[in-house]
Amino acid sequence: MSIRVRFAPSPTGYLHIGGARTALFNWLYARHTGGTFILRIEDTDEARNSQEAVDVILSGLRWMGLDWDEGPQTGAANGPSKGERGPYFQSQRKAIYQKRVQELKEKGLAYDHEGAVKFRMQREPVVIPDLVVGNVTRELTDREKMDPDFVIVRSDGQPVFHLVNVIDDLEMAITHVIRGEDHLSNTAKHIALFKAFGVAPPNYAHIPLILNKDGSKMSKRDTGASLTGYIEEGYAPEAVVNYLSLLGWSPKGNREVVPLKEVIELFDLPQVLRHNARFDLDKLHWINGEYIKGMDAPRFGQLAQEALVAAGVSTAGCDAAYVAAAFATAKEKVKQFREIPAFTDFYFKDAIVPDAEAAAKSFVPENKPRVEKLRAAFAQIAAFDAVSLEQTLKAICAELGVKAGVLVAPVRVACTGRSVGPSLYHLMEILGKERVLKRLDAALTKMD
RNA sequence: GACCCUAUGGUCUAGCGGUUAGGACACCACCCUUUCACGGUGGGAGCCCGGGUUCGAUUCCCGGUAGGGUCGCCA
Repeated sequence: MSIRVRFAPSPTGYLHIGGARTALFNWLYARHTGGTFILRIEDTDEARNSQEAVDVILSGLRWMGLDWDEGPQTGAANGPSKGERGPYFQSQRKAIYQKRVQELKEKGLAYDHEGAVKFRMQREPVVIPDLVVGNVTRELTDREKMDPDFVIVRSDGQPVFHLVNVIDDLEMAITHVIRGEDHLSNTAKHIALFKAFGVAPPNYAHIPLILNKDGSKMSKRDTGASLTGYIEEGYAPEAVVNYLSLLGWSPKGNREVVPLKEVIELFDLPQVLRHNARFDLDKLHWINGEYIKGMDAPRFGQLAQEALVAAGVSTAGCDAAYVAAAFATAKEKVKQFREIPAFTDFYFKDAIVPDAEAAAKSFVPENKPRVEKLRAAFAQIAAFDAVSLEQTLKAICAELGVKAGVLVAPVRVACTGRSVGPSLYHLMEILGKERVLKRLDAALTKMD
């Protein structure tokens, strides 16, 4: 039997990081087993459906590299799709639901009630076999003991989540339902529904939830809850995917940075952890830095370029070699692409507006003669390269009887406008003699 | 309130009856150093509590506590 899994998000306008992780685990399981990964849009709540909301999900999944074998190809509910079990939007499957509700009614397992349709739920406890948690016996709650039956079609004619979810899983021949643990209790209803249709339920695997750093539930409003945030912050998708795969699952062997290919090979359901995990931004940050370090120059350059554009910095007019050399000086320094503008924007600006605090500290009268002396020495350098610059600066410092830092700080602020940045000697080499001298002159006028 | 899941340093985790309880992130100190980052060395920090079972429990069982989830004509 070929394994078929699905990710079935509701288009709410954003992609929850927990949802992204659920999608990832489904995708990993499909790729690990050679099965089929299906994307189904649960847009039964017409009030809040929009193509934009669906696009957020599609683009998020694509950003992570989670390609689906069956499902929609665009955000349009009636648009093109791939796969033989469509439509993949629930809003397009109403006839199927109506037919199935009729089936239940004919079997005497559903009945009309106050304009709605209710399902005749079994009164006995339901055993839920779960690949992650084990066998779970779900007893009825107080409320359910009073009335175990539940609505499957609202009085306005709309079928509810439990019903359509089960019907679609059934019609789409889903073999493994991998979803958040928040659905574990509800699974009793789903199993009862499958039985009512005379079909064996799929295998279930309820994965732990992702909580906030403080252990509270991560809801829409919490910062960091939306995948879009990480995309905009400039995280590398491979880093986010790596980090997410480590929440609730472990490759063992004290491994942290694991290439996706290996994750696919190692991933399996029985090893999924049973307890919730808290989202640790620090660790994501670190992993992102690891991926940046291992990135090749073209890929790094591409993402750095995007970060600059996002910050409104243009590299237009600079030749490719200059831009590449500039980025190379920042690559080992940043852990996040959001830091790129601060580390490289001075390469692409004509005039430097120094950071006020840094200027106040470095642009002081006593530094003026020192920088003047250094400027004169720089002007004499024939080969304006990092080695020569370092030798020259250190020679001047020796003459002045001061430590290197005394000159490095004002020169750095003069050249970059900031007190932190890439290696000073290398960035000066890239800027070139003309620009460096010009910036030193500009800074000297502010040291009186 | 009822029902369900869970419980190893601050966080992510390894461990599956006998270990000096391992790794990573974060944190602190020092080294390296032109800033930052990297790298290196060292350090603090953990088996939720109480009963059992056992020669022996972090590990198995029960209870408690705590956290999370569900009980909707939301998904």
